[in-house]
Amino acid sequence: MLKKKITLKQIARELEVSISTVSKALKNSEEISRDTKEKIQAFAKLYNYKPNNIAISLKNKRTKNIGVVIPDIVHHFFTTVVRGIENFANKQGYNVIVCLSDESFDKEVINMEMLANGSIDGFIMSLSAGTEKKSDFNHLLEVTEQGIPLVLFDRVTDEVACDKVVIDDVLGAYQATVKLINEGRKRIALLTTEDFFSVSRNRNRGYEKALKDFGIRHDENLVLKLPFMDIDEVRISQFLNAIEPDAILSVNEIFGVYGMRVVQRKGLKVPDDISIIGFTDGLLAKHANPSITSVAQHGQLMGETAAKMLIERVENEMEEAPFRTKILEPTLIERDSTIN
Amino acid sequence: MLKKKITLKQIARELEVSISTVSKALKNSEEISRDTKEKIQAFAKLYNYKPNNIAISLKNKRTKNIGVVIPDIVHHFFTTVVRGIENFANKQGYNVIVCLSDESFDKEVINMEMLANGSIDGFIMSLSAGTEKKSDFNHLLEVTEQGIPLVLFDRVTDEVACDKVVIDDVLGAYQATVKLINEGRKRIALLTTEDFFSVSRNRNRGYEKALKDFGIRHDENLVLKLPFMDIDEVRISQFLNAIEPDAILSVNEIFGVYGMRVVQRKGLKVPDDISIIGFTDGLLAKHANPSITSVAQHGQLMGETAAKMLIERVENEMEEAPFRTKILEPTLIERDSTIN
DNA sequence: TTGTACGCGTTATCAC
DNA sequence: GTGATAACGCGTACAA
Repeated sequence: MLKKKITLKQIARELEVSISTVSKALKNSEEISRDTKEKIQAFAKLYNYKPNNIAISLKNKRTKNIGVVIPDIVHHFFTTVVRGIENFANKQGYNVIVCLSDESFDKEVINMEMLANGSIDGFIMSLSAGTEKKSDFNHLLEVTEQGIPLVLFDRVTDEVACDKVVIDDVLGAYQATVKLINEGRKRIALLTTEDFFSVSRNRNRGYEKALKDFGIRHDENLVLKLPFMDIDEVRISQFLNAIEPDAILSVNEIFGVYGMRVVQRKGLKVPDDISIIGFTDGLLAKHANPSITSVAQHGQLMGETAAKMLIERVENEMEEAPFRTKILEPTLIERDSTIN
Repeated sequence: MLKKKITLKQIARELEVSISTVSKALKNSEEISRDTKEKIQAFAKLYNYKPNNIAISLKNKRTKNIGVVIPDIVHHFFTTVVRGIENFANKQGYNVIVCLSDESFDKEVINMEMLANGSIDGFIMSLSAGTEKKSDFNHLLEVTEQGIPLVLFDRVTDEVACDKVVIDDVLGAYQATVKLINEGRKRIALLTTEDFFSVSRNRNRGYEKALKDFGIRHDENLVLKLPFMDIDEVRISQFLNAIEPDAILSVNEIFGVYGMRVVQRKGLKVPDDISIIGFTDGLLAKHANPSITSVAQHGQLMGETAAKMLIERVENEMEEAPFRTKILEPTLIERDSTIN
């Protein structure tokens, strides 16, 4: 009962015409007579003929596939970006091949090499922690040197010339910090990660800038730099107990949630006694109790933008055009962990 | 400065040998002399030759791509499944093309058609809400009739003969309900969705079976069937206020979280006054306050299992082999929303 | 109006 | 040992 896909050749044989006649007839070419066209088209429809994507890719040197390499997919932010990419790309007839680097430099390299051998027309990616730490971008350079378009988002680097999409992390942290300062907070703790992350560096800068602009001394003791993504509740707890802040700014969602839990256990009221703001407007912040004021990174928009930039490059052969960096504006979503 | 990928033909021309000699040399064929092999291999290495995936796909009629069609990716469960698929598939040298049906029947059909024209070796998918509601599976049947392997997971249907991976939803709900009964709960509310979801139907059955087995009358008033995924806080609130349950079982994570919030607002203590268990062991359950006891669906394992089943079919031409349905055991993760 | 021939990049078979 | 040829499926310039 197996109805394998039919090919041009088979149609040609059945109908006793040449392959090219079939090909032309199916494209409704003027060259072919009404009769033959109708006959061929009817037959093709009957057998549900569809051109083979692979053959077309080989011929056109275009796969209509986009390679997306991200550190992790069990992560709300990346997930929304993927959705944005998928959304836009699909409308343009592109498929999305997702590869996970798992925050590992090696996996990132392997994945890119797999895809770079003809499987995709271009890359959209966000650097793995391993890559940022190692600061080795040769795999990216190789790809761009081969003429494969590349768009970096969120976790980017200056060392690779390509299109980029980021949010203004400095501004996001600045606005969040200002919000806390305007509430009258003086001891604003910063929960952040080690410095090798470009985004954390920028968020730290925004925090410092706000303090400076408002004449608040920047106290290094109020800053906790945690090892990457490792939720060390004990350290957060000790830190917060030691410094007794009246506000917490967290560079991600999870540190913020844990921070809030720690201070709540101490009996502090949020936001009466202490305010909390976190980056990444995800589910946790939204559904925490109280819900947490967050800096939205607009992942979906970022994904759509990246896909748009990439497809433009792919389709317009704009190898000459200068590289662009789109900077998206963060938005402070005010919820119940700060005072309105 | 563009270093385009080099092809066999170009190497052949440079080295003034034939294409087939190059091909054989690079495969270390015994036919070729040491000298030529070394020369060719050195040259290929220098220019970083890698075979073109598309050409190989065309020749082998194998793409080494797996198509994954899921309703939504901003959803912890699906996300973990994708990770599991990716994980296993990558190790076997497969790439994963992710398409989102967005819970829509039409998009599901379009996506499958796109991929079915040669882009992938097989499908892994979970039915969209639209498809379950419409109960139209022709697009799946077409694919299987073409001989393209298909593995369904989680949201499956009996109407399509193919490999499947599910968790034992009946058992999961049964165990959760028993847990609540053993705590002494009598009025166990069930927050569920409309019946067209296969998983919800099964979970409802498990709930009813437990009640029956333990001699508790099944009171329809304790069951709230909410329209699909639509978080109607007001309805949940009215419902819970009206029936005053001493326990809540929710078929997903989000209803559970909202349910907990509602009863907490009423001043009830969780788990002293009321216990809560939800399906899907996601971030929300884990980080809620108190953390919510959950039925883990083992998404990652499900993804790995599905990928394994699919790749077996693809590689072993086991068109004859009977279809299998793997049933995974759910696990009750006990947390602080129930009494230990 | 229809068909032939070639090319996309690779591999496998067979001839020399 | 090496190379020519055909094949995978399609599209198209060119020939008939």
